[in-house]
Amino acid sequence: MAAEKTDRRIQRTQQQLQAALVSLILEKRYDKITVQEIIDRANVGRSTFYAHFQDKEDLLVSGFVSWEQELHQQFHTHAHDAEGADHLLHSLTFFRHAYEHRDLYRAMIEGGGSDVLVAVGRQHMSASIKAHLDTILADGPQLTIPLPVITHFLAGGLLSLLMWWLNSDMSYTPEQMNEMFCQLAMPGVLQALGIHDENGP
Amino acid sequence: MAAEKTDRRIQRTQQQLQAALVSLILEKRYDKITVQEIIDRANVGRSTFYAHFQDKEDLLVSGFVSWEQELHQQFHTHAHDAEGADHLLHSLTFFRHAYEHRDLYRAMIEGGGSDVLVAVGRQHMSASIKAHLDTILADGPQLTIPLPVITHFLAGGLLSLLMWWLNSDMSYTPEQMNEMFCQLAMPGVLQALGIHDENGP
Amino acid sequence: MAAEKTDRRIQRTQQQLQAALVSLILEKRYDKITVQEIIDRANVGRSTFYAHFQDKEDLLVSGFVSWEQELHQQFHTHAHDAEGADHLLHSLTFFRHAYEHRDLYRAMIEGGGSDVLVAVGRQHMSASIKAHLDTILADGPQLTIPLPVITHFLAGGLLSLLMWWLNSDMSYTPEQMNEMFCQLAMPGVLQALGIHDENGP
Amino acid sequence: MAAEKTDRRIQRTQQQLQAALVSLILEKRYDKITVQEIIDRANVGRSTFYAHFQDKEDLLVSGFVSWEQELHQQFHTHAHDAEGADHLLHSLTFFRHAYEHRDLYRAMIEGGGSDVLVAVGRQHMSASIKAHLDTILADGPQLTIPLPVITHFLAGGLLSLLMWWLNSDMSYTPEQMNEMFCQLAMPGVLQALGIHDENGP
DNA sequence: TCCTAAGCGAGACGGTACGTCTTGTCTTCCA
DNA sequence: TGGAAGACAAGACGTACCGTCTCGCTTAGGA
Repeated sequence: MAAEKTDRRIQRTQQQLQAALVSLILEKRYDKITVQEIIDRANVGRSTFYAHFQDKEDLLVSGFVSWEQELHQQFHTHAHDAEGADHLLHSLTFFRHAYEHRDLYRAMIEGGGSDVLVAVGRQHMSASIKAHLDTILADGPQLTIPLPVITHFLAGGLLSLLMWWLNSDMSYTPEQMNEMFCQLAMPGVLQALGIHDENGP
Repeated sequence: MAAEKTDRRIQRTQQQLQAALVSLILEKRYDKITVQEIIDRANVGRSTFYAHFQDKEDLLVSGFVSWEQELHQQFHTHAHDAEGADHLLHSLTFFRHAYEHRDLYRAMIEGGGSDVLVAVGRQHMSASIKAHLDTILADGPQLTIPLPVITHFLAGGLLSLLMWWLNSDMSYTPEQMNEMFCQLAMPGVLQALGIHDENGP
Repeated sequence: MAAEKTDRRIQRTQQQLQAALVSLILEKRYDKITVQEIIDRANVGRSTFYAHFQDKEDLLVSGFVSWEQELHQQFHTHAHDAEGADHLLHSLTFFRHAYEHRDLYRAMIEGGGSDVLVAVGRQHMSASIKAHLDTILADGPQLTIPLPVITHFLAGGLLSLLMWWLNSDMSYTPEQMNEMFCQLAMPGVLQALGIHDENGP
Repeated sequence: MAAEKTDRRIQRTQQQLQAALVSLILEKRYDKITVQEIIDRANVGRSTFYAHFQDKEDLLVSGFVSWEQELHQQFHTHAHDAEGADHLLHSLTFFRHAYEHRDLYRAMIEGGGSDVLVAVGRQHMSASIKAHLDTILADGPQLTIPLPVITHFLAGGLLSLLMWWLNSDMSYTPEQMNEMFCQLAMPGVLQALGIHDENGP
């Protein structure tokens, strides 16, 4: 069909733009990157850029769909790696993903583009965590603390740890980070969920 | 003395600028506020603005020193209000302060100025938390988790909760929020610190 | 061709700017005219202005090319009007042109923009005068005075007379002014050129 | 008396400012010189500057009074040096004065301060020339050309020659310049004045 | 095979805000 | 009390981006 071919051209343009943005982010602060620089590197006309994206930020978040897909896929891939408390959160996936793409993550954090990233990340994490907890809590809703409070607490703690880790020299492995995160977070969460920690005293 | 009088004039100008910025933040998104608008409202010349502050953001953070002083003072004021686990963190102070100034906090969060605020806030919280833990841990350093990890985890969780609370309808009291935060955070933290929870099972 | 269309747009913008400047000069002192006022009147963006011209003065002199072309054309148009001594200088053209555009000339003189104008005018006059003398002197170079001295003397005297005339009530006609100028200037010049005045004593 | 001392102080301040301006003019373009630079070099407060002079230009022309006095004095000093036609104009004085202070003259011309200088100079010259002609013409007013026309023509020609000379390498002596100027200007002028050139053909 | 509409590059443009610069006024202190 | 010091309001400057636009070229699917 015509649409398919057309779509292919469009897709190619969009990918060029996304790639250009990523490569620029690795070079300089995100908030110092100009639309002009992006389209220059992508070999794309100015109007073409605005035909596809509202603005620079729109282009940025557009790249997150693949990011989310990749994360989501890793969730399922490593679904059975989860051991102990982590099966509640799949937090290891975040640490692993951040480790693999640490260059980009770091660049985003110190480049000022992290607001959007953090917002999206928080959103995603909260949803992901909530989804997990939902399945677990289907049977008994004996919550002493509202669910949103728990999810936001966890997302915030996780993100904060992630950012500290990325800003440090990353001397810990993703697994170590996750282990520490779970040690810190799980006791309180399990208690709030009314779940007896089977490894408890 | 000459210096004193001069200082007084300078201080007055700076305060006018800070006040103008705050009043503008309460009206519109921070990142849509113009230097021109600020100086118009403050009845100040353009060059005067740049004589005192590098840019809009500099003016913003300059306002945080009083903010920090106010927080610090509240720490000591309410030092003995702390009960139970909270004496570790003084987290209640944050919730209370946010509640009192919820208009400004909210405006900052949704106005795009929160990056700086959050960064500064995180810094401050980490330091504050670390200070508290330091005094506690003076005797026995039996940490299973590095201190920075703990403080960043706590600061992130606290900030995240704070932001969720401010974005919601704030149907909980500061005390309730703090109670929930402590329930979620303390078990893991106490365990990490090697402290036996006296209220534990 | 694409280039032609583009050129046309650019030309139009430049003409709008030049027209705006001229109309403003007729209203207020040149040196009190703001770039902002120019672009407002020309319905042009600030950056567009600076894309075409370095600054206000650049725009001003850019208008002189058409001014020079017009002058040059009048030289040839009235080439045969010249009678007597004037055929040496074509000075009548200057007086006539100034008379036709006396509003603009006057505005420029009292508006502070005359420096540039005078400089350009002097340049042009010197060149024009020199060109005429060159053709005449092709045969015999029996000069008692260097040519540049003669041309600058003439250009200065002519310009000075022009400005006095414009600043006065212009009760003389261009022809009268030119007649007086020639009476004052020619005797000395002819002598310096080693030319016997056929109308001599 | 106190007043005297005060007056002396005031004079001293004004002279400091004038000296500072002159020394700056010799270093950089007049129109790029800042009030700040002037008062810095003169070791004078900003308000003091504005207490004495309206603005930079006012300070500049204030320096011309001594300039005029000096010129005027030279007129009388060299009154009897004048030989031949020059006794009409005393133009030699201008060339000599310009030669003596060629550094400052040149700086003014290329520095953009020449407008004022030229305007003042033209004024002065016209007056000076007119004064001379007046005495000469007291007896017979048989003018074929109005006096202002003559004076402005002469002033313009003289100034123009002066500027060309200053901009060139000044390979001619003041006397040579004056000689050429008189050769060019006098024939026409004498004729206009109805004076028979005794050295004529 | 040709044709026609969409995608596209190129870049001019209007507009907004920036941070810098200079001016002339005003206030405060010192000698 | 006059002058030095310098903070200040005012506002123009030239720069940097933005998002919109107009213009032809290319190109691929439907005629």
